[in-house]
Amino acid sequence: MLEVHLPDGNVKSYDIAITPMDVAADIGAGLAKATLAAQIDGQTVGFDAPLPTEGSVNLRLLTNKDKEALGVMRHSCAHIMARAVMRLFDGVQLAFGPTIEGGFYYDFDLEHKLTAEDFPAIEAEMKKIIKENEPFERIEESREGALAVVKDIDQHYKIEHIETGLSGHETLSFYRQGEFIDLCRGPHVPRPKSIGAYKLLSVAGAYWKGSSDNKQLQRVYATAFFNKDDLAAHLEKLEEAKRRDHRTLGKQLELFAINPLVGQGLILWLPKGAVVRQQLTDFVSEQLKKHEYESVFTPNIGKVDLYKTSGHYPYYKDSQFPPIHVSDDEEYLLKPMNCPHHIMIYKNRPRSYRELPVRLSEFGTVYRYEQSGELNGMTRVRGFCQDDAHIFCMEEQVEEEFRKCIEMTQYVLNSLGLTDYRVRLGFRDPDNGKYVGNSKVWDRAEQSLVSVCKNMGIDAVAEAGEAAFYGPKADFVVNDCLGREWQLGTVQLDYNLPSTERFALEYVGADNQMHRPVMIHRAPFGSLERFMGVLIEHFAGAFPLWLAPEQVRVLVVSQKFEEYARKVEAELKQAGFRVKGDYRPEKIGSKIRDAQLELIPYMFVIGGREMETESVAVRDRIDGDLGSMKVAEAIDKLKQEVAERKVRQVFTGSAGLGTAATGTKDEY
RNA sequence: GCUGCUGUAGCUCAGUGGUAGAGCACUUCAUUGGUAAUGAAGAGGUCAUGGGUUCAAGUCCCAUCAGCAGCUCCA
Repeated sequence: MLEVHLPDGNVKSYDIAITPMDVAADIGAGLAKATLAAQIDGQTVGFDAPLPTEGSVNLRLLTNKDKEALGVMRHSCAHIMARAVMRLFDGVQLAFGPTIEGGFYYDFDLEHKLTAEDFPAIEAEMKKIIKENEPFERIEESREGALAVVKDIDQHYKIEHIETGLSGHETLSFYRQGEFIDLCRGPHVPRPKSIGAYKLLSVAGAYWKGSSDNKQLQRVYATAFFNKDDLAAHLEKLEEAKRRDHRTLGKQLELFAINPLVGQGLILWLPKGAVVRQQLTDFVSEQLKKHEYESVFTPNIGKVDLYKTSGHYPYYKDSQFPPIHVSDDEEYLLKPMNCPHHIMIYKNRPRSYRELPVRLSEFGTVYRYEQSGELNGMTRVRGFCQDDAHIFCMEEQVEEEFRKCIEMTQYVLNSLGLTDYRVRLGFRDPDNGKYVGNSKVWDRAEQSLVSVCKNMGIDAVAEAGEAAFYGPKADFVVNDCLGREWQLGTVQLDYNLPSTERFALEYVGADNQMHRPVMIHRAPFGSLERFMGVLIEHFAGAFPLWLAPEQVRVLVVSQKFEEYARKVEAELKQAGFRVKGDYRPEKIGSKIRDAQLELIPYMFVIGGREMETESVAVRDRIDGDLGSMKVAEAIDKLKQEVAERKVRQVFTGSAGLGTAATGTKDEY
C-alpha cells in the first residue's frame, strides 16, 4: 500500500505499481495531458518513473507552468536537435548534451563544419520531428546490455563513457524516439509537442570531457521554451544584456580603448575612463588610510631570482612575459604580482612584534601573458593594476586581520551597489602538484578561512583547485551581462611565502625569540581594469553622480543666455564639479538628447526665466525635469548626492548565456 | 593555445568579379529656440595587412594580424 500526498493536501492510496502519470490520470484527463514530469519528495523525475509500492511519498505533478519542467523539456529538445543533426549529416558521433542555465547544448563529432548557416536546416528538421510527435521511451539495460547497444549504434564516445565515467553504474538507461536512441539518465517529457519554441544560438569548439588533450568537438548551443512569447522575451533580454556590454559602452562613451599597435589585452584608459578610475582609487585610498595601511611604491620589474625565490617563476613560466635578458646572470621579469616586492620592503629591516601587523598597500600594475583566446575587453587583460596590499601579522592576529579584509571588501562592493556576488573559497586540489608548501600548512590555512567565514555568517562555497599557488583564498565573484563569472575582490591567506623555503620572514617576539609572520594578500577590487569592466555593465554606463566623468552639463535654450550660463558653469567648477557647457546653436531638445545619450547625471537648463531669477532648471537623467531652483540650492543638492556616494540605479541580471551548467557532471 | 565566425568612413552597417555607399558623428552656412533629433551644403576610404588567381578583386584562394563566441587556462 502506497500513500501519495499531493501539494493541495489530498492523499491517494494505491496497492498496485504506479507512475506519476497514473496518478495524474486518476485525478483527471486534462491533468494527465498536461503532465510533463514530476517531483517525488522534491526530486525531479520522469512522468513514467515508478513510484515505490510501499510507504508514503510527496508527489508534485509538473506541467508547463513549472520551472522544473522547463529543464526536462529542454533536455528532450536537445535529443531532438541531436536527432535532426544525425538525419542531416553522416558519421555523427554524439558526446554530451546537457541543459544549462539559459537553454542546452549538445556536443557532436562530425566531419562537416557546422556554422550558423546550417541552423535553419537543423531547425526545420527539428520541426518535422516535433510534428511527428513520437514519444520518448525509456529503456533500462544492464552494463553488458548497454555496451551492446552503444556498440551496435557505433557511438564511440558513449562506449568510452560507459566504460570509464559510468563504471560504477550497474544499470544504465537509454531514451529512444523513433530511429534515435541515446544513452541518457533522463527524465524526458512524454512527447515533443510540449516544446513550444526553440532556437539554435551558436556553435563553438569544446574538448571531449573538458580536457585540451582530447579531441575537439562541435558544440551547438540552443534554447527552448514552452511558448513563443517566452522565447521572444528571452532573446530580447539577451539583446538588452548585449547592449550593456562594457566593450560596446566603453567605445561609445569613450572610457577605454585597445589598440593592436600597443598590444592585445593592454588597456588605454581614455580621459573619461581615467576620471572614473581616479574616483575609485581615491575611494579605496580613503579606506586604506582609515584601516591603517601604509602606502608604498615599487618598480614594474624585478630580477628573475626574486620570482624564483617566490616560486612564481618556475610554476607560472608559461603565463609570464618572457624575461628581459641583459646578460646571462642578469635577467628581469615584468612583475606578475606585487607580493615579492612588498616582502622585500618588510625585510628591509628587522621587525618587532610591537609593530605588527604591518600593512603595505600599493596600486601596483602587474603583467601576465594570458592566452590570446582568453583576452576579453577589460575583464581579461595582459596588464592590470591591482588595488593590492599585503599584511604581515602574527599567527594569533590572522583571524582578525582576515575578517577586517573581508569586511573592507564587502564595504567597498556594497558602496557601489554591487551586492549580487558570491563568495568562493578557493582551496587546493590535492591531486595537483602546482601548489607550494606542505599539506599541514594548507589544511591549517583552509580551516581558519572556513571558520572566519562561518563566524561572519558568510555563505561561502569551497572549491578545490581554485587556490592561489601559495595559499587558499576567499574570492568575491560576480557575473557579467552575458552570464560569465569574474573574480573581483580577493583575500588570500599565505603561510608559504614567509616560510624558510621562500623568503624566511621573521619578527622578534615578546620572548626575544624569532618568529614567523603570516601573510595576507588582499585586493577589494581585484584589478581596476576588470572592476571597471564589470562596473560599466553594472551601471550600463550610467555612472552615479560621484563617479560620472561629466557630472553636470549646462545647456542654454538660446545663445542669448550664454553669458549667464557661463557664470553658472564657473560656479559649478568652483564647487568642484566636472561640468561642461553646451553653447552650440542647436535647439534645446537636441542638446538634451545628446546629454541624455552621453548618460550625464544632471543637466542645468538655462533660458530667460532662469537668467532673471538667478536659477537653473534642473533635469535629472533618471527622473527628467525637476523644475527650477536657485543655483546655490541646486549645487547643494548635488554636493549632498556626491558626499553620500549615492547609487540610484543599477542593472542586474544576465543573458544566461553562461554555461553555469546545472549538474552536467553526472549527466550522460 | 584550440575550433568556428568576422574585419568596408570616427561609429553602426549596406555592397551580384566590372567607377566606393547610407545613416549618425564631423566642418561650414542659415536658423536663436523651453526639456530626447532645425535645415542645407561640404569633407571624410591603401575596403585590416601581405601574397596569389583573373583582362579585372572590397568580393574568390592562401598566410599574417586583430576582434567575437565557446572550450582549455587563469598567480
